[in-house]
Amino acid sequence: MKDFTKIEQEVADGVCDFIHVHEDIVKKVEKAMPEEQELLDLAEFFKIFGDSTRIKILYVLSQSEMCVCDIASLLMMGQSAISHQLRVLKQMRLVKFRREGKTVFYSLSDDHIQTILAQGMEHISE
Amino acid sequence: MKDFTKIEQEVADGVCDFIHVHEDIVKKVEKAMPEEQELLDLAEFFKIFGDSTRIKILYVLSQSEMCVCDIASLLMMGQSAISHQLRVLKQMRLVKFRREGKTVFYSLSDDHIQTILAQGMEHISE
DNA sequence: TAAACATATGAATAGTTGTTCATATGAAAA
DNA sequence: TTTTCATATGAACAACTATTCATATGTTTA
Repeated sequence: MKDFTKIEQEVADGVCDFIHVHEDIVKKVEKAMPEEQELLDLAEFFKIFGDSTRIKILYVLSQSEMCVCDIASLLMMGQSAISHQLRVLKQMRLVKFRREGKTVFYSLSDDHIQTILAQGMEHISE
Repeated sequence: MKDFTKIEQEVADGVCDFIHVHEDIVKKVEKAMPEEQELLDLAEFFKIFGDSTRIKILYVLSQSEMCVCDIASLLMMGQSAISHQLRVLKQMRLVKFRREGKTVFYSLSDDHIQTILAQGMEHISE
């Protein structure tokens, strides 16, 4: 059995050898760090846009309000898949809906969403 | 064995019964659809921001350039995990790096990234 | 040149997530 | 009230992804 020093053990654990960290930088940035939760929320927020089906749904809804079936036929996907994703978008308040008889019409909940889509599109076409 | 009509078959397949689709809306939006690839790229782009480790890395790099070890100690994560994610960020050209002896310093590749982070933060705190 | 060291990377694993299938729900029409 | 129909949803499965472990790479110092 090999005998580790403290530092060797840290390295073996995959943790950085803190002696060689740039302490000044790390301490400065540490103070500027937001709440852990804020960054987690931010990741969750972007995650919504990080799926092609959801992006497509958001895109078509940016053009017009639409029922589930319209979206499914536009994207050539099953009704169930669309419905599941609409639930996610609903929970995150990216889309809203209104009922008209048997049909449910979905639309973007505010134009902030449209801005973000546009911002992203602008970025990738550079 | 049950005998399906065409429409029953479509429904059984999970495909929407296109007779009940709102054709006017669908046709109009169909014309306004961007290339499939453009939307796929857009989703890929947002996916990068949709992971808490990557968001944290981008955040700390927005404060200062830093070596792998600095990031690992700030996020209290293993060096390997950080290095793997930096590779992703590098491939997507969100970060750049410079070598100084044995140390590699990473930084954001342009301030567009910072803008998007800020935009996202603004959005979730509403 | 050999040893030390920061970073990179391949393989394996565990956790997550999107789609499908089957079925439930709830509103309108018969 | 019964049937029809648009949408919703639980469970199962498949695909993907992040982390860890072990080790490789390439640079510097002894």
